[in-house]
Amino acid sequence: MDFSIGDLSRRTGVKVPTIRYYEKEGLIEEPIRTEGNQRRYTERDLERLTFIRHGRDLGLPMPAIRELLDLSAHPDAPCADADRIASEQLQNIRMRIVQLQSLEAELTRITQSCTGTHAIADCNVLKAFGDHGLCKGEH
Amino acid sequence: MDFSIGDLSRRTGVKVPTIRYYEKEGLIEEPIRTEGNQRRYTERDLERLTFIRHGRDLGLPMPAIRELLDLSAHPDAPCADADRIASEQLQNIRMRIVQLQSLEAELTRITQSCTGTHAIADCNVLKAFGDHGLCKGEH
DNA sequence: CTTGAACCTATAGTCGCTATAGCAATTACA
DNA sequence: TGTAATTGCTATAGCGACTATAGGTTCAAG
Repeated sequence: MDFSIGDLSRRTGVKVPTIRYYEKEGLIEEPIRTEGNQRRYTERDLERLTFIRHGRDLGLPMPAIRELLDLSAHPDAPCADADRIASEQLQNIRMRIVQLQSLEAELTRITQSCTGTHAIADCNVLKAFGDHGLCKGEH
Repeated sequence: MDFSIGDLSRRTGVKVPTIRYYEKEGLIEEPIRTEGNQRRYTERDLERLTFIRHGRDLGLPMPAIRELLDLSAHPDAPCADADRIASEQLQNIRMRIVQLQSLEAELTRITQSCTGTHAIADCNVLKAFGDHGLCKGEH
């Protein structure tokens, strides 16, 4: 029915001390405790923590995750707020996708021109990172 | 001919304290000093720091950058290792793109079904990341 | 009922920076 | 050449997001 912090950790891939840290930070609810003061979690907690884990893996900043959690936590709230949050986050996500795609293109180009048989001296991987021309003109 | 830490900072986009931090960590060489004990850098230092900067921008983890710097210090070694590092990174990025797109789809759905006047019925934000199948199989 | 694994709190440490304080060197301009 | 403003120096502290450790308690399998 419910499960321990160790079970939750195994099922989400989030380490035990990190789960306790998230609780302290208010990212997840304080769960019920056993007689002996140990935490016991539900499927709801599992879902929430899985979301946090995946969001972090994807490189979402912590505040974005907080907002998205808030959004999903109030499905009956007036829609205007939720809509604004969703829209803002949507913009972030799309920007992130575009960035990652340009990076993907760059790395693809680099690895394709590298057969693995020549010497480092002529390696495009290293040259690519040294070349300002490949920047998006930010500096 | 040579230039100050501030110049180096401006030309690479790496902040001054970060440059000193990299030096302490052995990521860049200790440069020569003026009579008055100020650091003076060369084009070689600029190149190396630019490389580090771009690697970080591309989301490479610090150990990967160290590895690449080591590789480039041995220009006669085969290129395969550098290629491997880039390929690993590429896989990672492709996975991230797929997952972000699933969240994008969900957020789009939310904002579209929302006119601002009613409540959000079935919010699937949490479920957007619910699919463990897309993970690297680590958990 | 025992014993070992898993849990508890509290605190300190890690990484990759970033900020601050207090002082010295350099540079620009009058 | 004098003198401010700017930039540099070291050392130390702080931050975010964890991660590890110590010292003790509870749980559950045999």
